[in-house]
Amino acid sequence: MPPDRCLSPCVATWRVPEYALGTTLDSGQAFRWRPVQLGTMNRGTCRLEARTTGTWEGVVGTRWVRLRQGGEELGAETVVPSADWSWLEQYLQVAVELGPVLATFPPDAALQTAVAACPGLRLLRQDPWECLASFILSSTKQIEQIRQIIERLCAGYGDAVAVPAGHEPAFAFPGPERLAACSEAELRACRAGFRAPYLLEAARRVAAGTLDFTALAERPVHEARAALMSLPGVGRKIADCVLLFAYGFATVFPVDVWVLRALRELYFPGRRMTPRALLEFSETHFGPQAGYAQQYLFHYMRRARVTPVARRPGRCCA
DNA sequence: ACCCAGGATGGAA
DNA sequence: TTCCATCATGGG
Repeated sequence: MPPDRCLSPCVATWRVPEYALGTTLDSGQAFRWRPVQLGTMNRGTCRLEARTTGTWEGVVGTRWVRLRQGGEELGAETVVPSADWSWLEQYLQVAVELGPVLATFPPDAALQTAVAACPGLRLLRQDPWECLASFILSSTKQIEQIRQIIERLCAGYGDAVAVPAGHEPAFAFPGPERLAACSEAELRACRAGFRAPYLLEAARRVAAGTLDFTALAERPVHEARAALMSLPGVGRKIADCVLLFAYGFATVFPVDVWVLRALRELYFPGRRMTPRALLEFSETHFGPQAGYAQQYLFHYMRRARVTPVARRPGRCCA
C-alpha cells in the first residue's frame, strides 16, 4: 500500500509513520546530506540538532532536494519539477513499513536495545554506482572525511544541478565514464589517497561494461557479491554495503569495525572471537532482514561513542 | 607524538 | 589457513 501523499511538481509530502529522517540521512549509509537551519547563520554547523528537528539538503541523481520532517510527515522540495516522484519514493523507501521488518528480528536483548535507541532508523535505496564509488572511498576513513572527499569529487567532476536562486551551487555525483576519464592524480587531489587507483579502475571497468552493473540485481546474492569483489579495492565489507544499500539484498549484513565491536561486546563479551567466527554468526543469527539489524547495531554503537564528545558544552549549536 | 577511522592487499609465518 | 605491514589523510 502506498502511503498517504500529496504531490505537485516541485513539492511533495508523504505520511510515513516511524521514519526518523535525520537519523537515517546521517547514519553513515549515504554521504551527501547536509543539515540546514533555515533563517539562521550557522547553516550546516550542527548535525545533532538537525537530526531531530531540522531540514536537510542533498542531491539525488540529477536533482537538488530539500527534505524536512514534521511528525509523521516527510516533505520534499526540488527546483526541477517532477511529473513522477518515484525516484525519491524509491530512494527514501517510503512504502516500507518498519513494523513488519522489526518483527523478523531475533528477540535478543542487544538488538532490542539498539532498536529502542534509534527509533525510526531506515535503510535507503541508493544508486549503485554512487554507492560503490562512495564505499571504495570509505576504507579507513571517518564518515566526515568520506563526505569531504565525495564533495570534492562532485564539485570537481560532477555536473552542476539546478538550485534555488541565491543558493550555493550543487553537483551530481560524477558517473563512471566521467571518473574513468580522470587521472589518478586528479582523484588524489580530492584526498582519495591510496583509494584513488581503486576508484579509477572501478570506474573504468563499469564504464567499459566489464562489470555488468545493472544485471547484478537479478543475480543470487553470492554471485552479485563475487562480481563486486572482483573489482580492485572491493572486499567483502564494501561489496556488502553496495548489495544492501543500493541493490536492496535484505539479508546482507556488512561487518565493519563498529559492527565487529557490537558483536564482540553485545553478543560475546570476554570470549575472544575471531572476525571470521563473528561473520559466520552474523550470517545465521539475524534472519531475513539482517541488513536492517546491522544498521541498528552500527548506529547504536557509533552514537554511544560519538555523541558524548560532540555534545560537549559550547561545541554544538551554541 | 600517537591512535584510530563504515578496509583491502600482498606476502610472511 | 591466519597474521601483518602498508597504503593516505585528517581528527581527537
